[in-house]
Amino acid sequence: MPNAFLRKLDSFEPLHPDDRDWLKSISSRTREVDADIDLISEGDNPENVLLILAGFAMRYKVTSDGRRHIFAYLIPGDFCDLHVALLKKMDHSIATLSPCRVAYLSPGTILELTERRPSLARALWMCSLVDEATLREWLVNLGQRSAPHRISHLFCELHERMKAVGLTDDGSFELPLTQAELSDTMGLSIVHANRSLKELREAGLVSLKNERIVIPNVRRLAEYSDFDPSYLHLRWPALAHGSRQR
Amino acid sequence: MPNAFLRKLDSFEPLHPDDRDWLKSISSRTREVDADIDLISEGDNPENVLLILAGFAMRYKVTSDGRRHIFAYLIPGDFCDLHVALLKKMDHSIATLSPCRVAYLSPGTILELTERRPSLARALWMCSLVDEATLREWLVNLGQRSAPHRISHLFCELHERMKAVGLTDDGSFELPLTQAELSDTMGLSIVHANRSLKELREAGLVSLKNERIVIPNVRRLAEYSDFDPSYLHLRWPALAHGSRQR
DNA sequence: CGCACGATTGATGTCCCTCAACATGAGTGG
DNA sequence: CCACTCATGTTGAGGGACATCAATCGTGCG
Repeated sequence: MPNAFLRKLDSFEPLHPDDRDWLKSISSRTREVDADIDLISEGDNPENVLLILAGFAMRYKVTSDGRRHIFAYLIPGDFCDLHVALLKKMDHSIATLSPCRVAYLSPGTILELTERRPSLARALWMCSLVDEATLREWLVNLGQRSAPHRISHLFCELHERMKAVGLTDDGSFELPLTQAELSDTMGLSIVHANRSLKELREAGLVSLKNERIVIPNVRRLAEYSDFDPSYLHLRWPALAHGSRQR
Repeated sequence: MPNAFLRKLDSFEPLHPDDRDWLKSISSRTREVDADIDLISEGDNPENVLLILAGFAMRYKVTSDGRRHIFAYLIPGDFCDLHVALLKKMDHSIATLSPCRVAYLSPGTILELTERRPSLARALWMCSLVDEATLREWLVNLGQRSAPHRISHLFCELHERMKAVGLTDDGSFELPLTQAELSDTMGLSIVHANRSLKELREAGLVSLKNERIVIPNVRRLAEYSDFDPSYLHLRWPALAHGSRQR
């Protein structure tokens, strides 16, 4: 696989060949991790910066009454904790959802990067800006949309992001999520998530089977979801763009 | 006022005296802006980086069906769009909620800063990390908590942040929000936000009058809200810390 | 005064939750 | 090969949280 990470950075802005080479050279120390393993836990003071090379992971937090909330999905090419290098302590946890290949970068590598490769540093900063924009969009999603629209909006986003790293197959991609995870993401009960999925399925908008999602008509789903990919700041969004007004 | 911005950065990590002086020197170009004015609109390509020196502002977005969602409040010392300097287009809008004093920094200033003042640059990066952590916490808030708890959690956060910049008076501070704004923040209807406020008021937890909030017992409200300030990454949180388990 | 805006309250409906039962499929051990 | 378990998905019934519609009330302001 030609490195989803390179592909992702490239999809923001073309990378310098020098930077490409340098990036390839550093992805040395990698590890295979099983599904359902915490990569980083809340309260940790992480020593490495982690990069997902393959597989699916999530950021989450557990409230004091035991409710879990998932607020990000990490797909190949995503950093786990670029941002937290600066902070003393993780304020949330990260766990794998499927078996993953993970690169462990030393803080020194990141430091070197920020000092000697300004254009790359910009690209990385860009990554965290997009993460932030994504959080904002998720907030809108939770605050303003009904369950089925919420869920389908998530699917649109994941499709767009998976496509940017070359992991879609014509509206279909791996999605190793249980309905429990989906509901903890959407602030819904499992039961209601299930019923909403059923509604989407019966409307012919999405079907979900064997850890794989199929979207027969991506554009139709995007319209249904009021999905406008501009917050992802990709150079080539799969969708021209939604119908959001000013 | 001894510059809320300095105070904020200081509350993450003590500032270098040199950096303090430099910071004071740049807050030259400021402007007074009325309430309810868009500082930046979605789609803009902003030319300046804005810093709130006094007053209250918000980030928001409007969905295609006309629903507004607010996903951040900006208080003195907060950057509006540090982050978006890199992006081509704003993916959301920023508007004042009260009359504000705003500093306009040229992108050049920021560039100079990131190149010549690494420790300051770290402090600024820190600001965006905290913004991001705050978004995550808001997501948990919307996804997992009931209306009254949601609202009181917001109040706890604002109290903590206002305190960090010296704008609280013993559990009380300016809060120029209408119930409409509150409900657009919380993903609630105005009516329900009103009833939830009533509940909080009758429980003696908070009262809200004349654009000012009074929290008789901050610790009690924090317990009620399951509020743990650690996501704000302040050096001296007003609250020792909540009861969040691992 | 009369107007606009925000806050408040009542009545009614709906979205979503909880509890509970049952179905399905993968894995395990006999 | 079958009984068993466990995790996940699915469906029904009833209740609660929250939405919507509508009316009223206070207050600052031209």
